[in-house]
Amino acid sequence: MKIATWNINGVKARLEGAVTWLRETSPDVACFQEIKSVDEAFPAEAFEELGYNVAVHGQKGFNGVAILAKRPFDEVTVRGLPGDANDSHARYIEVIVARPGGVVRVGNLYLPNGNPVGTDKFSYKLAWMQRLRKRAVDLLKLEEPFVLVGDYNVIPEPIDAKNPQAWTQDALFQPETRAAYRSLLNLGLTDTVRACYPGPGLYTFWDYQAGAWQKDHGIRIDHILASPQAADRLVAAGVDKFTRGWEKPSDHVPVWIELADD
DNA sequence: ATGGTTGGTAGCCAA
Repeated sequence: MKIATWNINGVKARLEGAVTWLRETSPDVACFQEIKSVDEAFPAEAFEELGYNVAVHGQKGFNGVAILAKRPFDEVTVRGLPGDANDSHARYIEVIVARPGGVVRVGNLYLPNGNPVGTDKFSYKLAWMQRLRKRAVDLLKLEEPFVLVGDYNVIPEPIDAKNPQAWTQDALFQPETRAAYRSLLNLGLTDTVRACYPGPGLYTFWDYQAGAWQKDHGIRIDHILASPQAADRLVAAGVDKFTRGWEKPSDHVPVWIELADD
């Protein structure tokens, strides 16, 4: 079973690219972030025509997440990250999807960017990461296969940036940000791409500005974290770098894993 | 090199 995540940076702007990517790579589950669309305007029909069931948690103008799954899911377990009733940002959706021999729970997240450091935006990012940790703690108690996928807006280690010194003032690479991400891993979650590719040079984001793509000035900030029961079934992981070279690309590229059937 | 580009929106804001 193939599970993929992609920050598409606007579903209206990326519909053609998203459909092409789905046709070419046919993931069983595809998680999108930054759809920048309200639920009613999300082009679900275009994805249903490809055989996907669709769940959306959107909002006007920015943020927004969606899950597409070829296999059925009974219901959307969670819309919006639990833990703060006053948080109006559409950044989390979670479903339980059928899997050969069982189920897998998929949490799709768009973690706050947090820039500039020292503002309420950075405080919001760190608080959001604490709430995500709480969600992971609750899910781990179930001792079931689950994955937390999406745009984490976290550069975990210096090897996850072409030029780490260029990010030292950025919210994505602050010590507090990296520590919060590490605390997620230390609960017992596996960074699946890191597990399959321990070395440097693998990136998921290249800024539109300053020729970042042409210079390979990339960072790895889109991640798939797996529970022990999911990590036990991990057979492959990868990054679909080729989409960044397309016409009208997203600044992020897809990340995926393959889980063995039971 | 304190720049540069894109998407959604109609506020320039968010990234």
